Amino acid sequence: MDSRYDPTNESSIYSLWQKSKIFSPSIPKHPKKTDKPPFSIILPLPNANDPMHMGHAMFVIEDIMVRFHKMLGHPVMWLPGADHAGIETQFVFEKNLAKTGQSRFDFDRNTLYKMIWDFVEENRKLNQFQLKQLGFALDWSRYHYSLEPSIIKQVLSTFKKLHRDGLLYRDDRIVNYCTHCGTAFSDLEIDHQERSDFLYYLDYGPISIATTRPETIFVDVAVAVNPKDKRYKKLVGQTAIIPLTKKQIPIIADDLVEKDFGTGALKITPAHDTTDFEIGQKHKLALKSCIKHTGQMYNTIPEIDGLYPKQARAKTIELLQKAGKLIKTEPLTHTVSVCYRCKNIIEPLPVPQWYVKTTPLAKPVIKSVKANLTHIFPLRFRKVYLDWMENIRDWNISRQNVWGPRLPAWYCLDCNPSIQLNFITKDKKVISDTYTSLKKKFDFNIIKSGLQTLTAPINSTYFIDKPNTCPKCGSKHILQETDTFDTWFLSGQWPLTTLGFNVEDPAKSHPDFNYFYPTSFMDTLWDILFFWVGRMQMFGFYLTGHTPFKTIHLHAKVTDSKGQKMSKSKGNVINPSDVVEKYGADALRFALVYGVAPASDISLSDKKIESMRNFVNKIWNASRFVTIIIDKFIQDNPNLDLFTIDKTNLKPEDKKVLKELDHTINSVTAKIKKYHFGQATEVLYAYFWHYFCDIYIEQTKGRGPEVGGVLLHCLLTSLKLLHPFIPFVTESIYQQLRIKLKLTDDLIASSSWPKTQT
RNA sequence: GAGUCUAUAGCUCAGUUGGCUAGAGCGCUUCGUUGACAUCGAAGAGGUCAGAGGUUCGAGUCCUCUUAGACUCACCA
Repeated sequence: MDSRYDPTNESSIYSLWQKSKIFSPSIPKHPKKTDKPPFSIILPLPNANDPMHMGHAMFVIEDIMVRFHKMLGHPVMWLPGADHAGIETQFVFEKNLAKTGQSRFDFDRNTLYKMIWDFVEENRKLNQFQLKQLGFALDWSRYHYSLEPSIIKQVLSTFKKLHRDGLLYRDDRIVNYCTHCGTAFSDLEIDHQERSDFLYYLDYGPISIATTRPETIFVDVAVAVNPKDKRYKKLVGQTAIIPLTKKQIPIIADDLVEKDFGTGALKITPAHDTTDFEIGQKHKLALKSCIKHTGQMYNTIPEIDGLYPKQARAKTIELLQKAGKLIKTEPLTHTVSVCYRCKNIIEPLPVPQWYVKTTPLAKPVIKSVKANLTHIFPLRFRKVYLDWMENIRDWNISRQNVWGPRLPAWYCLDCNPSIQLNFITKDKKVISDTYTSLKKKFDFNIIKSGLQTLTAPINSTYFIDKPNTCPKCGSKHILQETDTFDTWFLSGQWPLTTLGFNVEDPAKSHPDFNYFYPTSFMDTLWDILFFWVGRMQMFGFYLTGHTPFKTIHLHAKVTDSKGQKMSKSKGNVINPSDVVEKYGADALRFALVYGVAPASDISLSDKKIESMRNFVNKIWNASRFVTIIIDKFIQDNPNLDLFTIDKTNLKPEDKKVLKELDHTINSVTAKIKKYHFGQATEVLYAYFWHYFCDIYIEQTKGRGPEVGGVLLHCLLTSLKLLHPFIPFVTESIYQQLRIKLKLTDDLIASSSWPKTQT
């Protein structure tokens, strides 16, 4: 053995595990009652386009659980995968595309889809390599990718089932629309930022209003006041006058208006504000937009049309000032919605979208969590989770991007001639108009092959199963919805689709599903608790009646040595692959767990990784010492029995080290079971280094062969206890001992978890 | 606006159901290298456990308030 542990052989250790197939269980044909139940985990699927970051290295917690349960004798299965990550991926792709001076509008959707597909395939393999590099005991025979046809098939079946069950609907309500990304977002995908803006007081004839968005006054449909506001009581029912256009609009009363804000009078612009939209619905006001999906203004006045909101605001204010209608301007700090992806301001726009009714889906989840049939750890997240589930809003599942499966809905253009179409001609011209106007100038096939997007008004008729000809009018001019699924609609079904659940006929589900579902454990960063974990549970109960996992375990984010979030702009990002190359995977793994409290931030630094690497090296050298000693004993005494400890012949220090070992076994086992991994590693670290090495080994120096048994026992037991945390070095040492001493277990990974002697 | 969390050694943090002289890693001081390891060993300095009050035989640990920070949720124009 070298005097240093060399982590560069880690990949050969990994292939030992893979060859042994201990992490790729086959399902017993005739299960016995005495069999231990399977322990299964679905890996939170990394984005296929993304190289790994430290967050992915946190899968180490799942790896610890898998390896621990394997050693306890359970069949274990940890299922890896990759997510196409709709918007995320398209965002990254478009950024690259922009470098070549192109944009998504230069391509029809089929071409664009193929380009993104190729882009993702290049990156997907890198991901798998990195997961292996960190030693994760994944079952690669069960790897899945979210765009596999069999997975998509089940996802579409779920869509159809939701439709059959009346849980699916289209609606025209105000959505969070990012004009930069060109798509709507769900409420969860919105960030809020505090901004310093201005509140403009405008003269609306008999009444004055205050607004932060003067550029939308052109599509105001009313002015609202609070019914309890004495100042304006007389004015309700009269008309206000929009400046610049001089259009007359009614003054109405509604509870939603705050008396104390601004002038107490609110201009109502249902198309561009959620509160206004609500008031508009109540009072049956018209919904007229002045911002296109591209972000440009229209339906205003010639000076403003075509501008973007920011410029439009400045121009409007200028015109208002000239007209003497701007009463005053005061600074205002308020929160605005921004796109979580590109950080541009979200425009609330009325766009037809597809929604899932979530209240009925949330009900069984709430029940299960409250009855503790789904455990949430740490407990404090339980309340947050329940709050969210209990106040859940309907889920907008449609996205206006290309990368992902399209919704399985088909429109007959002849039945719905007001459908808006965007397509690109062969000479690269983008055409945009309703079908009514387009059908006179263009052949249907040209539209179809160059199709970019279609927007179907809310009252359009559609078919959920693809018809060749329209059953109503016989037309062949049928197009599929161009909206794609929210990525989470697919990944929310991940535990079901990957295990082979059959939505249409559950009895025909794959045996994997029957054996491994519900899975045992789900660990993830708390930031996707609602995005992902919540949706998986809703789908799990909806489709199977059971939770997809018995335990939800949440960990925190990895920060730098100063407790700051890692980000590219700060330049404090530590790349897991770099760490592995420099210090070895075990050092990184231990650093991510050692001394970390459940769900508290994990502060990581080179210093910490280095000291963990030193620990790994200490283990290596202690093993080397024991090996040297034992070799010598065997040489002098070929019949030496190293595997039975003669308890009558022990010195006090031998008894002490064995007692401490038992103590460590109990403590580590208990702490892993309670998910206190940080403490488990501290106990191991302290025992192995500061007791076994610093004290006991020193005490044995100079003694004869009788200490061989105790030394070997303590070493082997420690290695086993350490294995779930640092699998490479422990397996590497074990393999050398196995050959030398003819140990019975082929791998430490498949050996039994230590038991106490007393 | 509502809610959650955090405040312990110079730095980053552990400290499960309250119980003996409050711990680790890094950093610092002094000494040490003849069966593994200098990626090492021994000894040591360093904390009014944010502040105030309370419960208790006993509180870093439970309760209340104050201060400072972090985060989540939310339709204030």
